[in-house]
Amino acid sequence: MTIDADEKSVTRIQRERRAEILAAALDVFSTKGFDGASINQIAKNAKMSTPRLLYHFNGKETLYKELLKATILLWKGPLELVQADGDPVEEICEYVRRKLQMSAKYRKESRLFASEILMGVPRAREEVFEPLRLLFDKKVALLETWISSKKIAVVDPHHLIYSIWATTQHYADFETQIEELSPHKMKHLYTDAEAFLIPMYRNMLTVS
Amino acid sequence: MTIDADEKSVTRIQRERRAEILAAALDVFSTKGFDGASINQIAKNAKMSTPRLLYHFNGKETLYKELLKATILLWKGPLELVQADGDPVEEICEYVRRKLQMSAKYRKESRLFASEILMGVPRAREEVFEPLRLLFDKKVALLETWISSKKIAVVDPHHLIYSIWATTQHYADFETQIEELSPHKMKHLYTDAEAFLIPMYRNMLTVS
Amino acid sequence: MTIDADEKSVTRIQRERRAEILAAALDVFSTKGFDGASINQIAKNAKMSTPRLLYHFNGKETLYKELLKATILLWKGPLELVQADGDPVEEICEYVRRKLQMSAKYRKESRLFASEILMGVPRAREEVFEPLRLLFDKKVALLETWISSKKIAVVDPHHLIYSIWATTQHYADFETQIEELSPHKMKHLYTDAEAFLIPMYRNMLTVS
Amino acid sequence: MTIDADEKSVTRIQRERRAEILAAALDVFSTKGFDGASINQIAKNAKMSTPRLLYHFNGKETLYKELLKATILLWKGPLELVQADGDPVEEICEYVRRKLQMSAKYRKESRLFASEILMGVPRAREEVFEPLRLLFDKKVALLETWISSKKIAVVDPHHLIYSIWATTQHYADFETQIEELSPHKMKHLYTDAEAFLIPMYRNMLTVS
DNA sequence: CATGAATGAGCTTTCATTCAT
DNA sequence: CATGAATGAAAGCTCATTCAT
Repeated sequence: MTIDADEKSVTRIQRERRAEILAAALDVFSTKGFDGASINQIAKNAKMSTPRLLYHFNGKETLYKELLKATILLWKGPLELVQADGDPVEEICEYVRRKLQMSAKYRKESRLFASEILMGVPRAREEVFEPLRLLFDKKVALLETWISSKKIAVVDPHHLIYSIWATTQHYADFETQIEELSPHKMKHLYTDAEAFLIPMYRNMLTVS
Repeated sequence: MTIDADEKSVTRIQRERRAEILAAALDVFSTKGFDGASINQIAKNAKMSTPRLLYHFNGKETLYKELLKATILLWKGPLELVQADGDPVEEICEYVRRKLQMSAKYRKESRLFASEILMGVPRAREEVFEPLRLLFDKKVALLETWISSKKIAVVDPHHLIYSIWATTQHYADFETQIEELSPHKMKHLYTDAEAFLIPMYRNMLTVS
Repeated sequence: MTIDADEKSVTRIQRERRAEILAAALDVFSTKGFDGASINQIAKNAKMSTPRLLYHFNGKETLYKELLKATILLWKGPLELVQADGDPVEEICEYVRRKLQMSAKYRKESRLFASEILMGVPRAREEVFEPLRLLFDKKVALLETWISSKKIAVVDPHHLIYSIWATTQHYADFETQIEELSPHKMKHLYTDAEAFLIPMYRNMLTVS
Repeated sequence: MTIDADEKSVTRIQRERRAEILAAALDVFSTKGFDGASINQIAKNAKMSTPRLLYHFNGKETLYKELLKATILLWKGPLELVQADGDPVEEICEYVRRKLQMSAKYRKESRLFASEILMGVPRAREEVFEPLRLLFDKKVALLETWISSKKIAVVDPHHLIYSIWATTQHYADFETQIEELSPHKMKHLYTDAEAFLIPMYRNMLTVS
């Protein structure tokens, strides 16, 4: 029992350390990219020595992949919630809203993910797409049933999803640009974005 | 003519080598990012020694900025063509089409640009945004006149432009993802995208 | 004690390695100058790899400055010992003796210092002159009181000090020349130098 | 004849070019040292391309040696003028004066020479010392005759010459230091130096 | 004579990683 | 568990020099 308690306490400490490291790593990787980031920098941000960091994660790439996998999980969430039972148009609008909120809340994760895709997913192709593909295909199928049953307008489901991803993630990924071009709009950025996007999609999808 | 040629004494060889180097550099920078790219790799791709490359470009950053500046020029083109005289809705639809074509033709440039924005434009903030801001503001103003004269529906012009940028550039920047999730749709990707996007924007902007 | 040791956590190994490196660096810098010296060469002389050297010193210039600062401290010593209480003429003669001994014992340091001055102190102007100026001014003032109280002959104190510096350091800095022109005098060089210089200064400074 | 004239005119141009290059090289070598100087920098200062510079001088080292040889000639001048016929003490004082004037007028040359000696004359040992040794020995012999005939006081002639070299060249070689420590004395530096040194040597050498 | 172009060697430095303690 | 120490590989870049034109 004592041993067990000890073991557990070690695990808790390990979990805490790992969380600290992952937070620091996300910071650095998302602003500098995989190659621009140095594990020294990450270790310094996490307030530990580099060997200690490497004790918890086996190497730079392992650490990076861990972050990426966590992001995938996060990314899948909103789409998983799109269900067959609700009102189709509203289900999709709700998805857009959730996706926007994710972009607002997890900007660094969005950029990390975008950066990996941008470079052609050289480091974790399977980890990224294996979990995503199944979900994507399932929801495409759902959209197709909605279309054939005339619950939503006839649109290409693939491109519908891509356009939602593009328009919502854009606010996280291209934040710097938006800040430069629309500085006075930053305060209500995501509210305005929602006010723009929701009517657009509702308009497009509503069967007259 | 001779005078013009003499002015900066840009040799034929210089023009040719610079073009070769820029092509190789675009290849490497767009897939590896600034830090991931090495001028050794670029030199190898351009089939020359590193010092020979550095004889033509003063350094890694110079080379990168040159590429970035060229991309900005390219990027501004389609937006500049949006003019006050045509039919407003069709002007915008035409803009979406041109932007899509740019994404198709200049995929590497799109990724280079996206990568720089993603990391917060650490290397050429002025060069990127100075030329863009003026154009952006002018076209926002144009959209506002169209809105107030009821030529197009009431939408936030900032978010309209951002959504166009997002949806069109997405096909270049996230190509790897699309290839993984919709492999059988790659053949007509940009045609389908247009078929999806144009009605969306026309629908949204047309005043009933 | 333990507290003191902990303060900057300078390890035994660090002290030893730093000493080895500094010795090798003095050797190379004093014969090749800052630019002529390569840290590769220094590392080789210190029997370690270049990165290992750079682990202990942050860079070539840091290493060089460290050496220079240590030399300044050394250089100030003999002048600091010139005090108001003794017999003025003998105080100065004693200073000349000490300076000569320094030149004999720290020839490499003398050359390192001379080389830096020669090139206009491009690398450590403040570190060199800030500590020196105060001391110099104080001793000039002391000489002036001796002159006005007729304890030593009327001479320009600035030029007196410069002439002492020049004549004593010359034996270290121009050693190669002396070796070429007076090879048979090398054995008693500093003894002869003292026998020449002391009467010269005593003669000059004694108030008849 | 025409051919001859042509040949001569080419030589004149060559001489002019060489003079320009040597001036630029002296500038750079005397402030940066042999290794710190780059022939690109020298070529730029001489307003010509590097290959053109290398056409006139076969390489960096050749150029450097040429400068050094010219300096040796210059350096020998004042000592050669010390002759047996005049008043011995005044001959020596006059030598000190000339040497000081040389230091004032040829500061860069002095530093170039000092820098080469400092590093142990790694590049032109023969060229430097062969011409110097003969002259040095001859004048030492002259001093010895003066001493044995009691025309000047008994001093070690080697050290006498070294002390003259040291005290006079110091004003050129350590100028930066003097400027920092005695800024207000720069205006009459060489006048004051003479006023200090001449009495010193006259005092020392005059037979009572 | 002169220049643009290119080369090969070498420079300082950084970095992910490993090892001894 | 943790750290100071060290390493090997590779990075970006400079430089003296050569060569073709």
